[in-house]
Amino acid sequence: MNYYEIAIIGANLAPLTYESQCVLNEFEIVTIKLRNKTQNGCIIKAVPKPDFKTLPVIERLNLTFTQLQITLAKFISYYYTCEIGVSLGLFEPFSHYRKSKCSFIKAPNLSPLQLEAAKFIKKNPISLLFGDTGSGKSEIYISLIREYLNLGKQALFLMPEISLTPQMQERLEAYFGDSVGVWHSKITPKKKQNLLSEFSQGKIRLIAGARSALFLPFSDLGLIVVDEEHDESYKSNSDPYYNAKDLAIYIANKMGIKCILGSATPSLNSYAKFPNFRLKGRFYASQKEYIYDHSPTGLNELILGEISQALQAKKQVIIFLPTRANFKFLICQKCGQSMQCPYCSIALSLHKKNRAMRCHYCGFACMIPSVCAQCNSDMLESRKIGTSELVAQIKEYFPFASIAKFDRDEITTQKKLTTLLKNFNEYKIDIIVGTQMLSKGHDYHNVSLAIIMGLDEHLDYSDYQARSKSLALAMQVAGRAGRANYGRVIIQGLKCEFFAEYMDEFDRFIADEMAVREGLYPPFMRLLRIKIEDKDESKAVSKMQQILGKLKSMAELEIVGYGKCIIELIASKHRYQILLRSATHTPLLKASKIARDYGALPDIDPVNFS
DNA sequence: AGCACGCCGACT
DNA sequence: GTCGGCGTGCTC
Repeated sequence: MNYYEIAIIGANLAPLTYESQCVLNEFEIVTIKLRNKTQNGCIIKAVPKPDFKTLPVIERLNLTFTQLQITLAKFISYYYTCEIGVSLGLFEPFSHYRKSKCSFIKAPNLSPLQLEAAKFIKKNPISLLFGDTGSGKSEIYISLIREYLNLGKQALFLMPEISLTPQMQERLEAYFGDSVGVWHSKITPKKKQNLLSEFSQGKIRLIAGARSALFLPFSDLGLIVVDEEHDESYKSNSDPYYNAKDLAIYIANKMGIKCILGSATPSLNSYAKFPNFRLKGRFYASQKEYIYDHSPTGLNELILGEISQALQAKKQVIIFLPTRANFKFLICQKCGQSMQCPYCSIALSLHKKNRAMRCHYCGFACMIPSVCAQCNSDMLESRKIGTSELVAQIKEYFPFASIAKFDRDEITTQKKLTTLLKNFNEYKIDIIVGTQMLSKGHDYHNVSLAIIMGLDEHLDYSDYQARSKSLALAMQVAGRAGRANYGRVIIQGLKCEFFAEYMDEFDRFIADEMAVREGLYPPFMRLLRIKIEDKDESKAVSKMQQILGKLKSMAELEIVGYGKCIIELIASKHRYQILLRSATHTPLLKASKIARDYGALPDIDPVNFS
């Protein structure tokens, strides 16, 4: 009889020992019984006969994980301190792969500077392509992808949110046709099956996808492109809190895969760690003028005047506002209380559309009250304008303009997204009002005016990346204007001086920000955030205290702070946290494991501090 | 005493 | 993650 340690795929369990008549291969996938239920398991290693009774392996599936997948899964389990069963659960297993070859004739024409960039990328195993919006990064990616595909290799093109960027997909398909497969976690089961089958047949050899595309069964991966590498969406928002960009870098290093990180507003981390090629200037010759409007969020004479001029010139306008609904607050003018979610420490947003107050965290909804729940006063006032209200207000001023809203409430399906983009590019829409969605890589050809509102609050977030995120966001939105030959950008806010200082000067921002972060934050120091959540507040507090007790004596570990999270309550769970800092990873790994022992959630290299 | 519920630890 | 054992507390 043979004995094997088997990781139960998807289970938060250490590998368990089973017996088998046959000799099994490392990493092959089998079915076993756990608590009398059939589950998939992955053979980790052969072990001697244990001193407890073992159950037999039920069936050998004709599936395995690839070397790359195993390497990554082990790294995730090590670096993010989760069980191997959990990290393996992220991956799509491998059935077989037929290597296919076909050459792609069509290649983009590169400018001398683009050629130089491509040469630089070829020379360095991992490099940062620091290229302004519109400077032609895509052609460089495509040119390199083509080279790898023509060598018979597979390529992976990672994007923050593929579903939001149909244009990039179209572009890749224009060059690589049916060899492109689009992957994200919300793909329908049918499409997923088709893609996996074509992928294993070698028909699909370029995957364009969101962070989870890294977990597909690549067997001959030659190139990974991480587009918009500064984007936070590469970071998982549930345990394990992996960062697909960092995983791409790790696997590229480990397995000799070429890796390109691309951004117009790169992360300080990538800038510090990798050689970069600076691609300046715009591919489309255009002028841009910045107007800084030092006033609170909302429409005013300046903005209305600019919109009016743009519309008269038959140009289009985009307006960025990072707030959904009509208003973010409903405040009682008598007692000052804003209406709160009963399950979260979050103000309820006012949605006029279905006459509801809604919590954007847990989904709780109720009717719009007519009196204050605290003091019964009827002097309720809406505060902090959102996209819906802004659309309504603009309609009042420009009744003949066609105005569209572009946010999570409005764009609920892929179809709605493509329809909106199509209508906008066909000039059926004059003005788009939207949230972050708007800043993603869409090409708007006729936009002459971009208005950026409501970023003051972003700058205030107690987050070491508040400045870089805000500036990157503003630059991304600004980059959407002026693919037409002339663009105006209005940045509104009481802190617009910050943007005035750095807009279109990201190089200088990086230099200044490095000085701010030195000795405190990445790329100089590493962070670990431990989250403690419990429905019983006293339990959360005591767990936090116990963890702190264990951490206090640890060497080379600084306890930056601890206490309630900024959002104290979400979905009836009380939230506490500990923030730790270290120059090296090892102390943070130890701390992370201690957190796990108490059922807390360790978030290594956190990007979110709420 | 009998049963529902929720907590917590074990799962090979 | 999820199942089941066990303690608590409510009801008959």
